[in-house]
Amino acid sequence: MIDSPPNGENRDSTLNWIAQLPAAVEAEVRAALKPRPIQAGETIYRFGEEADAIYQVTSGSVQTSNVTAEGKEILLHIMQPGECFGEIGIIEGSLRAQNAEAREDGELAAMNKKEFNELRKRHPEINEAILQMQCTRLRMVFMFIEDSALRPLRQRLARRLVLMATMMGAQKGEQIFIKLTLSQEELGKMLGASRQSINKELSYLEKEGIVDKSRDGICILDPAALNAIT
Amino acid sequence: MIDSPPNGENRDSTLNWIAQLPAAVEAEVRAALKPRPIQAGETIYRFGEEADAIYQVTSGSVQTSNVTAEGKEILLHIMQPGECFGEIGIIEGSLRAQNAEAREDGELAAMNKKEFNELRKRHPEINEAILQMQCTRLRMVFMFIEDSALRPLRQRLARRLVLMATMMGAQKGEQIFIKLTLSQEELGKMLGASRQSINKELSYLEKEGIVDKSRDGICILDPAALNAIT
DNA sequence: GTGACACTGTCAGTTAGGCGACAAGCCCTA
DNA sequence: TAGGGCTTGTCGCCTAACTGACAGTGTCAC
Repeated sequence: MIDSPPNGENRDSTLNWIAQLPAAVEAEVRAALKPRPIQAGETIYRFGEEADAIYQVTSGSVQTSNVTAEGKEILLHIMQPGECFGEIGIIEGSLRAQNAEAREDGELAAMNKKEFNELRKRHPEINEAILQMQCTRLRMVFMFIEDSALRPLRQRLARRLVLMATMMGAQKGEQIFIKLTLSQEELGKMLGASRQSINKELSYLEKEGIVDKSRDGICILDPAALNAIT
Repeated sequence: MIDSPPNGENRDSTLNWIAQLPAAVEAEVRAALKPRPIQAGETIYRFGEEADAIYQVTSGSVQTSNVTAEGKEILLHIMQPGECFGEIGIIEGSLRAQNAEAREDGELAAMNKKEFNELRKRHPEINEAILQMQCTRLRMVFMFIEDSALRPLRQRLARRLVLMATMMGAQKGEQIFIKLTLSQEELGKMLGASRQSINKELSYLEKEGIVDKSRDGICILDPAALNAIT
């Protein structure tokens, strides 16, 4: 009855460009990656720093965010094992475009700039694979912009829940359970809303019998109704 | 006294990936591009259509936008001569991620999917150049998201004016004149705001003596003050 | 010239959502 | 097992920004 997609891994998404490579090249790339343990809350890099390495999440999870001078923060993306990040600054030979921070203890695989660039030169397939990843990213980001500029919070939240359900939900009959690793505050930062507003909208969805929120996750009781809000 | 960047061309930005190629490859790419005249208002492609060609703006200008089912629109980017677009759908082998529409009469250079993919295969430098462009795009888009999620309209508008001034402003001593090809309505669609709100904020800037708006453009009288709002 | 038309300017009414405050619940560690 | 600290639940107030409406103004076609 349960056919949950494992645990949010990205082994075969374009966001894991390494897995898209021909076996021989992939092996060479893997050989150049060095493990680096990370602790929850640890900063991996900050906006504006010199970019010196690219990363893949091996275990745990990593978030990318932007922060204004006044300290307001937007949480752009949460990366699961398999997903790669940090190439923008390297490819452009410039500075970090975002902040990256570990959300849980875990491990990264890292490759320094020099090695990465040499590998890219030797194996053009790498650029092709990264290009695919960038296209996916751009698409995601266009959706995000459209959403945040044009849709009211309720709809944005519904859409996000649907997205999370398809990516990391465990289905039980009609219902879908999403193990929540985000506080309402963080959800707010992803949707560009305050913690209180998120709480209000979640309460509304619960009152309507569409979802059931518990401490460790959200259960979507009525996926059809949720989709209707979208 | 005047050192205006010509007329908003992009001949050497990464957004013109063709110009970044080694001469021999560039020539080959150019040879494969076919001219296609465009008329103001003409749709070049629509979100969700099959992607069958890539383009470069030769003359005129082209805008990309997204529209919700309810008809709300966001104007994402306006492309000047030199700038290339339409690769995402092709590279992914899937559908258009946005709408593209001509803003003025002009001409595009177009290359069909098949030829483009063959060229990419033959010349890996092309992927490298496009990768650079995608990185620039992602950076722009991150900035955009940060802005629209975290900054009030007044600040967003000021930042946009500064951006436009650096990209296409004609400097005269202290003052910078921006030839405006955008209505306030369109500016609103770029900043995720209503026409009326844009008008209000522009009027405020004028009252403060920071800008002077005329029918065909905006003159920044006090760039320092504008920057201070940023 | 004279309409037609698109854009700008402005106002009043409404609302989504931010923010501060505080209580209550859960969890972890001493 | 008690207390500290994070998270959730809920108020009330406040304001930025949307919407609709209408008048003024410049521009173009005829």
